[in-house]
Amino acid sequence: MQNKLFLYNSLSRKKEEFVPLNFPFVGMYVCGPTVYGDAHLGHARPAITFDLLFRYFKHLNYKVRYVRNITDVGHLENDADQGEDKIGKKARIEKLEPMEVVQYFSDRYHVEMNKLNTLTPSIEPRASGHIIEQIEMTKKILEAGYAYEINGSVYFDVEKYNKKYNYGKLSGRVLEDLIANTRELDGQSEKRNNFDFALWKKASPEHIMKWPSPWSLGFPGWHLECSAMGHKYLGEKFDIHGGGMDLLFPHHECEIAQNTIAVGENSVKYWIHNNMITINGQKMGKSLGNFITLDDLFNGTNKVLKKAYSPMTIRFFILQAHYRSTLDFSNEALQAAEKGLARLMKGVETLNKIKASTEGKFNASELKTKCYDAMNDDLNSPIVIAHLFDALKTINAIDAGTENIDDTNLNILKEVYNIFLFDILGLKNDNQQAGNNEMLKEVVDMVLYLRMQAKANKDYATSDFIRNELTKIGITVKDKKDGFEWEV
RNA sequence: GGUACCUUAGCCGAGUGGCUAGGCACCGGUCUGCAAAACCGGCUACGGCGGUUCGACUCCGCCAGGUACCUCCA
Repeated sequence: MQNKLFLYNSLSRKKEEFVPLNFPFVGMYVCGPTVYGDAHLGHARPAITFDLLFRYFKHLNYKVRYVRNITDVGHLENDADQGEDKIGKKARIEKLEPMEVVQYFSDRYHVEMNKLNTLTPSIEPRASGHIIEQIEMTKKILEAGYAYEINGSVYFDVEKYNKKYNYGKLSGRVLEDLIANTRELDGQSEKRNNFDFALWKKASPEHIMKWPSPWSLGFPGWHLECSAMGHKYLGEKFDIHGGGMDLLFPHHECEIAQNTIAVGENSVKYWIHNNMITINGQKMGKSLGNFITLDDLFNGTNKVLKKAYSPMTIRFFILQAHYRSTLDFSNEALQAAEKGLARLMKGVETLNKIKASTEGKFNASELKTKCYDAMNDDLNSPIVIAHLFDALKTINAIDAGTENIDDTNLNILKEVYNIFLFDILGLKNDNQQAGNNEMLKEVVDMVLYLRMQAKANKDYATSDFIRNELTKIGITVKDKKDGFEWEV
């Protein structure tokens, strides 16, 4: 904690020391989901990555405002000229009001995020609730001369912008290359250049979601919402803007361009991007159709899943990789995460029951420092986890009586686990104990008591029969020195 | 085609110019009537070829393979 926090800034492509614009306040904007389908494993990554950062900022006593939007309008399928709004399309197919689709999937998104133990953002604005702000921003850009209106639609003039500013500063792209490589679009484009992006689109007659504006009855362009809402809730300049790496271009690049013209600066000090989750080495994505929804993961209802995985297993799985690395999904990896987490949680139980000695050589302060160092080094959660596993060895040794710990260090050790495992990594013990069904508990306890008696009488046939039958119905029996434990 | 990134033991994954990350699996042991669970121990990897260096998995070059973005995507 005494050391400085370093975060990788996509804009500079370097780790930079985090210095808030307005200490002790931190403003953080993260691109949220477009709610036209269930959240999948890929959505869990930014949610958990920025939850980790949010939690860490809070732990460091910053006053954080975390804004994560919900995109409910303006996100088009295919290219901007002939695409259909994603929400609108879903609504048309399902014969629903678009906002019914939005409500339904937002609710489901929130349920899944809750299960993953992500803290609720400070503000969760919706694009459709900020049409006025987006229209105002479009006006500013038009007035500044960096947008043009044509047939009721307004487009950002990228070529003009690039003459004075650098379009591509975030993504490392060069406009000339973009011009040379832009794909030929089918149909007639009304834009001056293919790489110009829409600030406002005139709605076609069949388009469901539309609002009045000075230019037409229409809807805002996708890139605009984040700029408009970011400014509204965090100011014209704020600390952090995050999202998945796939949003770097064009989405975030366009945001910078809009901001630069509308408010005179690029608005964001640190751009932070999480990497993708892959499956068989390929990005898991909606368009590729290779995604696994969180609901499927939690229930095991997907052919590629060998079993169901708990939300905490998913969270742990994600935290075991650094957020800027790709993370490959597999049953094996998930099962490894599940077992590792269980061992860690068991270690916490042991930690809570071990007693301090008058002396001991374990240095818990050193562990604490190492954990902070890892967090400060661009949120290196896998290293924090590795340190916690290392400490586990000591905890078990103390429990076994082969090592000692003094009172001071025991308290620090407990503090380290509380701070890092629970507060910052946001993990919790979610093994569903059978305690939720009193009757089942009594019955199984009674049966196992009978088994104990059979064992005492060396009637192993009976004792094995009981154990086998319980195993069949999914109850695992663990014999202890003088008793038993079981779990479903 | 352009741009960027990646290649670490059976699997997932950190990291560093010299000091065997960690987890899972596997193998051995302790415990147990036998198991299971738990615990202890073992398993010493960095795509290929050159170069720089006293020393490279780590820096540089080339080659091979892979991925991402360039269109909606977290």
